[in-house]
Amino acid sequence: MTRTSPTLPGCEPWTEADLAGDTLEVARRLLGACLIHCLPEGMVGGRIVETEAYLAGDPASHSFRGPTPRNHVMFGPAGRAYVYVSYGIHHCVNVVTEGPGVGAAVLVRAIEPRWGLDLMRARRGIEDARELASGPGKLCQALGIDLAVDGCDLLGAGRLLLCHGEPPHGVTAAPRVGITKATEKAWRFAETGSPWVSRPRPWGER
DNA sequence: AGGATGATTCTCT
DNA sequence: GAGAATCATCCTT
Repeated sequence: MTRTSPTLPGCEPWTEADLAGDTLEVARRLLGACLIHCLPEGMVGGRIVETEAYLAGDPASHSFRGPTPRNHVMFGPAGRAYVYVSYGIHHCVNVVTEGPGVGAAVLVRAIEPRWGLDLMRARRGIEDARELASGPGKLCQALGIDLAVDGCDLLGAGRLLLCHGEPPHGVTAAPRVGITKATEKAWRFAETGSPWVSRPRPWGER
């Protein structure tokens, strides 16, 4: 396979097969993985510490009512980025899972900043490292992710790269944030105790 | 064509 | 904890 993005030392890219399976399981396994955006200014990215699963047939998922111009990437092959605009101003990024024709993905809600901290600070207009990427909109702003990378390959062929990292020491599951349907499903996953997770923290602390 | 709706964030109290 | 900001997107109340 040819890669246009640099491979990180000790970081092996995820494969389509890694992501083609059950979305709930993939959402858990993505904790600890690294998401990197390779830009002309430099490399920006970090380690995923919080995810949410959005399944096929899930009333809370954008895919629920079938493909539209906005969500069609969700129905494509696993391993691409589904990016959408939230509240008109923010962007959110998902890892598409399962197979073509199935509308499923994992929302990346927070990362532990690892590379390009100063670029992230400049983009966010804030200094505190804990505020750089502790939320789906924040991390997209920090990483410079917008609709230009909607549908972008995450497995090595594009500017975005998803690679394996250090697994979490523990995982906390909780109801998803900000949705109004299927609120009883505990499909939000976070590395237990991580200070890089968005609020409200699923283990109670503020 | 127009109204309703957010997979959010920030700034207050 | 609550409310505002703000607009892309979707569906038609």
